[in-house]
Amino acid sequence: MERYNPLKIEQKWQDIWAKTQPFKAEIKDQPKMYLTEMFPYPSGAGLHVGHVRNFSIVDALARFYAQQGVNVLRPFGYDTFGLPAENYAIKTGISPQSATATNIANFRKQAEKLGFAIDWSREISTSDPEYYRWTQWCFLQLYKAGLAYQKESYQWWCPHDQTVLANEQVENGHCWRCGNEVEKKQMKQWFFKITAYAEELLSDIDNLDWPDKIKTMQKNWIGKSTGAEIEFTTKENHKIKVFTTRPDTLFGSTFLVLAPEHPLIPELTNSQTATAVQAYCAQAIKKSEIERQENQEKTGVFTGSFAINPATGEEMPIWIADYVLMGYGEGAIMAVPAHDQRDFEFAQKFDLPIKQVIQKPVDSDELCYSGEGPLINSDRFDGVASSDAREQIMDWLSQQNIGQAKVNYRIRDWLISRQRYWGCPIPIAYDKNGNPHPIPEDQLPVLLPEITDYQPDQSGRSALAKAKDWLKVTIDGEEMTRETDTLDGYACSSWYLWRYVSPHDSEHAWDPEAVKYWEPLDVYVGGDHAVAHLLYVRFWCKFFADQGYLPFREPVKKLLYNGYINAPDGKKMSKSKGNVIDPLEVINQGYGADTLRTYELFIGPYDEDAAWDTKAIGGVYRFLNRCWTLCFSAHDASAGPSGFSAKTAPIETAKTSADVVIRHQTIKKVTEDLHRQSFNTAVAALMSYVNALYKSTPSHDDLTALAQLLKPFAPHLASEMLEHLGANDSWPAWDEAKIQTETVEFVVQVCGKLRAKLQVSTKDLEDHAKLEALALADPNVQKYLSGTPKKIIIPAKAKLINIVP
RNA sequence: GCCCGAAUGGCGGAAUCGGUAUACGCGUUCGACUUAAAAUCGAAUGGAGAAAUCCAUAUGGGUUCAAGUCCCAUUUCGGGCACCA
Repeated sequence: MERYNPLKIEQKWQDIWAKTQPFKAEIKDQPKMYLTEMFPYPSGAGLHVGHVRNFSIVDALARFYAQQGVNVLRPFGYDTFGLPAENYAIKTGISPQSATATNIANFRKQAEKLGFAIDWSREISTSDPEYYRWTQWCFLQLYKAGLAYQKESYQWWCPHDQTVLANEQVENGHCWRCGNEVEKKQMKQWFFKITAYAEELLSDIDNLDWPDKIKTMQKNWIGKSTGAEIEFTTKENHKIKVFTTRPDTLFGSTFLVLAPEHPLIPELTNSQTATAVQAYCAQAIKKSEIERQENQEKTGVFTGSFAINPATGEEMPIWIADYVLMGYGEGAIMAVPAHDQRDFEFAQKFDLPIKQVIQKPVDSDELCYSGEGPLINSDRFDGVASSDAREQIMDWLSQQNIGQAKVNYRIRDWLISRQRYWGCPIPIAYDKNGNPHPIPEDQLPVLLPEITDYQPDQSGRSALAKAKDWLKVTIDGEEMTRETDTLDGYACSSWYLWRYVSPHDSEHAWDPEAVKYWEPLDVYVGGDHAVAHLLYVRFWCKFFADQGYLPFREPVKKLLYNGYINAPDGKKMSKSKGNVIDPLEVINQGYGADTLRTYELFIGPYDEDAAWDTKAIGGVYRFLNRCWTLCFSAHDASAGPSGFSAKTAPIETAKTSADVVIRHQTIKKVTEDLHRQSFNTAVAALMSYVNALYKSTPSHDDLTALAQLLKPFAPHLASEMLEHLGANDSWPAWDEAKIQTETVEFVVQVCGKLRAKLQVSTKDLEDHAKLEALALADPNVQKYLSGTPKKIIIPAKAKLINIVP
């Protein structure tokens, strides 16, 4: 017998698949399944074991469904625009175009080495003009609908990467890419109005078949608050609007606080306060987010003005403090120090009046009580429960025409312009007066010009500002200047799931017929982008549904959020720590791709982090080796087309019934486990099956079932086995009747403790009287009984009896 | 601070609906084969005990005939949010 040589058979099957393209997908009149992973950024480092886990999950499912006759679409692509390629270009002078092409070629070669069931005719890359032409088209649709707009305001700015960032890209005050601290900078930038869909993005979350973790994160990010908008009037008759979730505490509001960026500040200051106010606001705005977080101590400054509390008629000093954020609500609050912790701290520090208006529970000794309770010190509302008072005071406010119900969201509009070269050019040009004009759709794509100096210019514009010829454009006979900002890479990845269905369509971003058949995506696998990408793609889906381009409003039916593979010491793998496991090296050591893939699925539940175990992978190799041995040790070329004789009995009758039972049990177990994405236990079931076959004489049917069940995990080996067995790869079915054995183990408990195991005829399982008699007659059970048992329980779904003496 | 998760042998993990805890794999030990080693094959492997048996799913309570699973408290770890009014 030839020894199991994974590298040899894997090369053989990869060559075959490259020729026959068995995964090329077409629209057919049959059920479909569209699955994909979050497409990778093709870095110079190549595939890592995290990618392999990701892709192996998709691959196992794609093959599992394909083997069941489902029409499967499993495409592949690359998220190529982005900073690493540009920074590499600045360092080395190698253009991002050429570095990206090299990296893609490398990724593809590596993916092929792993034997993934990919339809390679659909390979896409976001930096390909054929692709980004349609990214620009998407931008123009948003622009036409008024959902892409420019705004001058304070933005996150990464001084290291020399670009602005979206809120979703700022992690704890640091840039998501380079990790450097970000600053605020006043700039005119492009936004997508994701807030227009805040409510739908929130309310549709509940219906998604996504992990709760991700759903909660998105809910928190959108952050809905219900409350009231109230207008206060100053003694000088200026109007100040505030947002509050607790209008019931209006009588207890003793001062107002404005954000340092609030536009009304100059009018509220007087000659005595102006200097201090200006100084405070200037330093507050400059302060980094980190500094604001580190220093939770309240700071602020008095404007010199007073407003009137409409409920009490009392004067309220107007203060400025950086704990009030301009970007949320109205950028101003009515402070209720008795019932809000932040206002309380502020009032204590600056000695402002604190007035209780909610009765706190008798057992509460909190100085600041933020819970519910009956109102006090609130005139005619005294005694009303705070929850009712919210309605009543809101009604009163709207009668007075100074307030109304209001809903606020934490989510802000998505900042999408980047001052970088290596991105999709924004299809906009400016006229002499600086007014933006969309590039006509028939002039798309706006091609990214080839340049040589990639360094952003110091004015905060991208290197595109240096491409003088490219900048000039004529629209409707008028000379204009192109936008030099490029789009956030997340814009490019917000629609690729629809491009995959018709990747080379030159008439549409996506072919309506293909979208109708394939979409929405059935299964999406990834371990990143919980908020950003997964929120943006939902937003675009709803937008394009409203525009009539998509016949559904949620792009991803089921999301599988996989865990990371960590280094053997449990720490994150990183080049700098030198603890990276290279998948190609693992393959070439002799383990092969099948072992690597199966190991990564066996390592633990797919949605949990796992540490690489250099030894445990050997166990998976041994398992595949045993599969090989079972199949090929029986080989006898003289014994007919399938080569079976000798050790293996080709016909079922030669087998004991126990072997048939375990085969059908295994088919059932693996099938059900794959349906619930329990890859690790499916592999374990196959291992048990192989162990059992080792102890008996496997039949042709046994081995065929093994190879068929193995294919989603180890497709090369399984294909080799199936070829040898002369069988196809259709998914095997199990027969429930064949799983039934003649006798079963029946457990006898006394008071919940195991006291005996009996062999009972399957027929007798329904005969409770007989089971009771058998159990009570058992000598070991009798030791624990005295007289007639109080109670005997035989549960319906367990082969078990519990006796209470 | 607030909101979620999680905790099972020496290790990764299994137990899907409240019903035999520790499947499967790693490691370890013993044996077979071999001049030897590797590979392979077989056996054992939660703890205590000679055994009967007892004790074990982070800790302490509770519900139940029966709890890793449900409830309450505590501890530890992980994740998310974090001055959002």
